[in-house]
This record gives sequence, C-alpha cells and structure tokens, in this order.
Amino acid sequence: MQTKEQLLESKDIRVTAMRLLIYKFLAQKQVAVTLSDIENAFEKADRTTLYRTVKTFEEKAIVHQIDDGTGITKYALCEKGCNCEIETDLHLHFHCNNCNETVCLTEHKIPQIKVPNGFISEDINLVVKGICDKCSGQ
Amino acid sequence: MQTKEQLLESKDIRVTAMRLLIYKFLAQKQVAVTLSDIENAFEKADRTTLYRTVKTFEEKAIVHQIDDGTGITKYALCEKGCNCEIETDLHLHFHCNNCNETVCLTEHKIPQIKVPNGFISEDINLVVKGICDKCSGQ
DNA sequence: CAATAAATGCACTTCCATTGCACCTATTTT
DNA sequence: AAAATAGGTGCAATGGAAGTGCATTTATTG
Ligand SMILES: [Mn+2]
Ligand SMILES: [Mn+2]
Ligand SMILES: [Zn+2]
Ligand SMILES: [Zn+2]
Repeated sequence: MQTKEQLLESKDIRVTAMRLLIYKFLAQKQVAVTLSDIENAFEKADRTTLYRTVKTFEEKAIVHQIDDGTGITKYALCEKGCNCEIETDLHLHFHCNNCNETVCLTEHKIPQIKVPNGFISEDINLVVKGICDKCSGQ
Repeated sequence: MQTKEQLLESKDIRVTAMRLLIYKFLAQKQVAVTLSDIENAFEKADRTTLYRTVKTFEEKAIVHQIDDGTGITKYALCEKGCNCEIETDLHLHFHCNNCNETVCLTEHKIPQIKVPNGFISEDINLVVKGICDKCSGQ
C-alpha cells in the first residue's frame, strides 16, 4: 500500500502541502466537486492555485472532469487502475435533481452505442438525471 | 401540409417577422446551432431578442437544447411528433471533434440504462464524440 | 381609436473559466 | 553553500456566455 505522497509522485506530480491537501479533500469526498466547493474548503488558498492544481491532477490522470449538464464543471478522483481515456472503461454519472449532487457510478460502464455509418465514436458522455438513493428514501 | 406560420401558431407562438426568420434558419440547418451562430446570421437583430426567441421556442417544445460538452448550449428543431420530455423518446447527439459540429441522431434512441437500487432515472443525456460522416470521408 | 398585452432593444450584471505577470519556494548545478 | 533554474503560488485582469430590468415599439383586443 502506497501513501498519498507516493501516489502523487508515481504520477509525476510534485508533492506540495497544497496539493496533498486538495488530494485528500477529493479522496474523502463521495461526490463530484466543483472548483467552488474546493474554494470553500480552502479559503486561505487562492482560486488560481486550486484551479491549476486540479488541472494538473487531470492532466496526470488522477482526476477526471465531469460535465453533468449543470454548466459547472465537476471533478472526481479516478479509481485506481481507471482508464478514463479508453472508451470501454467509461462509466456513467448520475446527477440528482433534488440535492444537486453528482456521483460517479464507476460500476456502471457505458454500454456499446451504435452510431450511423461513417461516424466514428471516440468518447462518450452519459449522464443520468433523477433522484439519488439518498433523496429517494428507498 | 401546414405552413411554418401555421406551425408556430399551432404551438401557441405568436408569429413575428423575426421569429419566422429564426425558425426558418433553424429548419434549414442540419446541425445544432449556438446562440452566436444565430447572432451571426442576424446581425441586425439584438442578442436578447434572439435569446428570448429561442427560449420561447424551447418552452413551446419546438426546439430542444443540447449540451454536447463544449460548454456552449446548442439548439435544434424538434422533429415533428417528437416528445423530448418523454425519457423513452430521447435520442443521442454526436459531436465531431474535427469540424466541431453537433448533430441530432434522431433515429438513435437512447438505450435503457440501468442505475443502482434507490436511484430514479428521469432524464438522460448521451453524447458521443468522435469524427462525423463528413469528416471521416467514409 | 383607446387600452392593453406582448415583443424588441439597450444597458447592465453575474458567474465561471482562463491567463499574464510578479513573486516565492524547491531543486539542481557549479 | 551559493547561484541558477524550474516549478508553484497569488493577485489582478480578461473573456465568454447567460440572464435580467426597464424603456420603447409593435401587435392585439374591445
Ligand atoms: Mn466519474
Ligand atoms: Mn437532438
Ligand atoms: Zn440527491
Ligand atoms: Zn465533422
């Protein structure tokens, strides 16, 4: 088992106090977060630093971006061994219309989607909107 | 066969010169358009008018909004008899990474998507990204 | 024709994303 | 260890898209 520091280093990300904090924040979250969420959690830090940290995480593929249709970009840590880039490894996202939270359904891979002749599929974004398990009370 | 004027009236949309022009513009387009696209097509008209016209069209369900992940909202006319609101009638959208255009694949309905217990699906957005038929040269 | 309602235009605002540049901090080189 | 370099952080400013309040114009109704 590697420490969080080791994980960052293994991904070629220099470890700084800030980065470690942000990483831990993301790791502890069960839902996708916006930049504002991170801002609120780290009021002492500058917006830009948070922005660029998440960008770096994204480039180094330890975080993936989520467009859930709210117009605000959200982020979530990749699962270990996740291959976000590979089309066959894409999971779907669920956005709750009630609590407004978005979660990764990493167990739910996106099914094979047929496209018409001549079209070449490279990437798929599938977002289901509705009521989440916490809000449905079931 | 009804005229475009009659179609608008049947949907409870007052016919104005501007609305008719915008409707015709959308009808003639084979791809989803942004507000900027409409702006460029009607430079004499005010942005707000175009914005509110499209909003009206959307409310009256002759246009549907498309979030293709580019961060810019796009719009396209609904097919006749289309029921965008009904989950079973949702079609998928294709965004070309090459020409940057987005098209409705109205023939390609979104398949049934399983969500975990407790989650209730109300709406689905499915966008496939890749190379379109025009760009793939096939 | 007067009264009313709806559509349009202008100006302004908000919100998120992004960048340039200066400064600080860590790492590497001499 | 000191100097040089690269990378990280903070501040300020920008840009784009979306949305709103209000005045004016245009259409509808009685
Ligand atoms: Mn995810
Ligand atoms: Mn469509
Ligand atoms: Zn919820
Ligand atoms: Zn194309």
